[in-house]
Amino acid sequence: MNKIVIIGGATASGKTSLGVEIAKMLDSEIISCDSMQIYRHMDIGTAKVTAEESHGIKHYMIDVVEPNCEYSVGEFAKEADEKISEILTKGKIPVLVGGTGLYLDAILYPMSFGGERDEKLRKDLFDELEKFGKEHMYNKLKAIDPVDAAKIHPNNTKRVLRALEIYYSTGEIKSDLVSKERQLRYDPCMVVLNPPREILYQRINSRVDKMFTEGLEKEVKTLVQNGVGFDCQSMQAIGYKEFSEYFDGLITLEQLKEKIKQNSRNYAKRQITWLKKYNFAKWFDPLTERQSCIDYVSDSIRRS
RNA sequence: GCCUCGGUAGCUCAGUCGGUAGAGCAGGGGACUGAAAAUCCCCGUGUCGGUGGUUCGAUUCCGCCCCGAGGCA
Repeated sequence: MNKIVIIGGATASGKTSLGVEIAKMLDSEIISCDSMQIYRHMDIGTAKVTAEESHGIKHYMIDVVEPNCEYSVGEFAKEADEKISEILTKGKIPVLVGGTGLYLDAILYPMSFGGERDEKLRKDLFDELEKFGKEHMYNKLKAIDPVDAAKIHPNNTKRVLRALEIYYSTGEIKSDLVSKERQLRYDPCMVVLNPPREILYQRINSRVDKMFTEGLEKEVKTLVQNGVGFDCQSMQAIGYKEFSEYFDGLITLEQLKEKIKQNSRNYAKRQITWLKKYNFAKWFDPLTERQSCIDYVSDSIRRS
């Protein structure tokens, strides 16, 4: 099984700089696993690596689509995997850096169901939800796939609808597909950067301030001027969606900043929760254990 | 100085016609298989500003004091 290095961690935990350092050490390249850095022209708010920060290290899966495009894990899994193969072919060890848990999963484990995106099916299901309510949709799923329904809260309509979508588009039920054994597709050397919570939150706050200094407002304005509406998937990103109210004059600049900081902090907590499930990962405090983290990766690569 | 309105969870506030109190937000924990920076679930004891009094019993009623906001001088 091929070895890969994974650097996980919440937003503002220091993944980018450590990733570059490790890729340099391994003379390798980086695959970004981030659902928002996928979009072009969204640089400041998604904290993409700058040319300066990258030190010439190649980054893949950044700027792959226009911000008014739909994108999904499925596409990510496919493209990222091609890049990983390419890097492996060069005899190098791919370095994955990212904070989107689902995207990490999509590389680490096989995706259980394929199929093309079906806008009509999705719309029909949504219309049905509007008309009959979430209880109705949940009961429907319960009848089709009781095992999966038991794992989803009735309020979580997004999940309920997706499970139904899988059934209607493939004829198979989600619990059957998922229950197949989940086997790792690579041999991961994974580290998670985890600064003390207080410090992480401080770093997030000051990073948001920095984004504004660097011209976040202008970046968002330009997107909107170029026809990227707030209904776009890309504009769900923290640091972008909050501008809607600001542009409408409903909140002040100060309130906007606070909102972005708040949402970022909440998001960081969810990221940490997700990362806890990778029991093969080794956790480090980037402030006090940065070197041991690098040594850990280096040792683990040398041994294999 | 006088009058009025406030002082309840980290914050904003609700409430108790007297039987020691509850929401939102924050915070913490968790879930997650094609929208995932999304979506969803669980967790609320705090001298009810202080102090006397009335009462079996006061955060709730009364007196005084302290603090804040507004009004009159």
